[in-house]
Amino acid sequence: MSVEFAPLVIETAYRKVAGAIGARILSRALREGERLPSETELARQFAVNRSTVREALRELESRGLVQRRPGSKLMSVSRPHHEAVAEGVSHALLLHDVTVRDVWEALSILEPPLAQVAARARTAQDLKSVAAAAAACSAARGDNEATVQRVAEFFRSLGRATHNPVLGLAQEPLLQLLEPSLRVMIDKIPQAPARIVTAQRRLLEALEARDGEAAHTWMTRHIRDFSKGYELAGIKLEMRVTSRPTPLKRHARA
Amino acid sequence: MSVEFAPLVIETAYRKVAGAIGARILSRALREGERLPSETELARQFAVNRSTVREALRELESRGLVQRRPGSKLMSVSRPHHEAVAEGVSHALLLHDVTVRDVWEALSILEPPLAQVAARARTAQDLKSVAAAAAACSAARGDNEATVQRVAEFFRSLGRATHNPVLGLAQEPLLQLLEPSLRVMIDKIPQAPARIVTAQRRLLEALEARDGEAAHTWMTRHIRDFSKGYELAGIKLEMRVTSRPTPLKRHARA
DNA sequence: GGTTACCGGTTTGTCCGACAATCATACGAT
DNA sequence: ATCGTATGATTGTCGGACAAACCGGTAACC
Repeated sequence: MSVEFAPLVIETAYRKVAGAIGARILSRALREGERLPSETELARQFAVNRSTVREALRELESRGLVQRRPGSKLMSVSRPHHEAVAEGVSHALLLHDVTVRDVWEALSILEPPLAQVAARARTAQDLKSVAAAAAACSAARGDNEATVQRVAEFFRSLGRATHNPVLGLAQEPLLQLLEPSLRVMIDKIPQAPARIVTAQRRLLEALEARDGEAAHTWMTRHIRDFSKGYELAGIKLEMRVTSRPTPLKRHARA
Repeated sequence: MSVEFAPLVIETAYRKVAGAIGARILSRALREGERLPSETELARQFAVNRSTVREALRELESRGLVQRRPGSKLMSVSRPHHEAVAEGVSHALLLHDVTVRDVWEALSILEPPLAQVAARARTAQDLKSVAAAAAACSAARGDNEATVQRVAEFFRSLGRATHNPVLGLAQEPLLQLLEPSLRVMIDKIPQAPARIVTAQRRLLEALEARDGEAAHTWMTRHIRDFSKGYELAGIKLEMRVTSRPTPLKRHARA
């Protein structure tokens, strides 16, 4: 018999409550959009104090499992939004001293096959959406800040066109981490936006033709261009990615 | 002038507190391991009630930005652990109706280049770690549950060998989502473990020789094998990934 | 001297009760 | 039908309370 004892885990009440509600959501016993009982009612059911319930709700809220629908008081079950989840990933990576090279390397691995899949799987609707994103990016010429945003939006539309949530979500943190260095690059290199727009046009054509190979090829060049851009802009690849000054918008909606 | 008004965002106090502390952590004003003031002290500084501070802490805690070091009461700043972050991603994907095909497709995109990078970037220490993981997997023959765990561990060790946190973290949710279907496959197909062990040996050899091409090739076959395994095991690719019955271990440590 | 026991101060987890502001809804007035 | 109002439910925040656990130090004991 072992003399060693396993360190015993003491689960606090608010954690148990969060776990109980979370499990119901993940098992789909509580479906999306369904409204949770009031805090007082939950407190009654779990036989704990309302403060305890509230702490549990904060945890679920930050995991994106529950949400308050705008203009409503009761919490309702929600599927975590991509950007919110990705923000958590981005923050984690930031704190893990990710370098520009790391992000670029991941992009160069992920994006070409992603474009390839998108070319194969895209619907007519997707094509329109990607075209719109490309047009918006092209129209933002001159406004560097807008350009940065719309470059990311173009990638996102491509991600949606794959119809694979895994790919879309895998890409999102990369886009968030790319943003700061992309901003610097676009600020310093006047011809960068033109090159980006060109690449987007090629990619769009490949998508239109459902030509996966072409999409892969052009995306590869597109991403390689970024690394050239870094060089020209004097961005050291070994530099740590910095947190973007743009604060997180929460509770935002259209 | 626009007649439209933007929906005004009302930021609650606990959110502001969480934001303030979180920003300090992300900006590295608070460094890893540093201990936060007590709840009472924080309440004094922010001039809010302790309950409010606690709700804020629950949010930061669930984002992995603060943590209680075992045997200590005060919260200390921490970098979110990979597995915890990935768990959030997995849950999000689960709720977004991810199919086995989606996960497999992402694996087939990510893993071969990841193996390639690992072959190039691995250190002697990494090699030992990967070899150990492969040996452990091989030694688990017969115990299907252990095999599943160790297959994932092998991939993780490979991810660490890339020395790119982005890749390691990108892969983690895939491994978590792969687990249930892998378990079924290994249970149903007796020869699966042998094939996996073989692939791992080839990959290990490629890593040893620093042969990126070979690593890429073998990983491609390895992943393709999974899809064959699904077919043999009668796992429909369009099936939704199910949440694993194994509950999340929290607060665990060695 | 090293181990053990005890003690006071801190901090957390949880509870109770309270109140203003907001939301939902129904009802009545115009 | 639109608007204003009364009413009840719910949240956000507050104040205070207390047991349990932890921390550091001091006294007791072998």
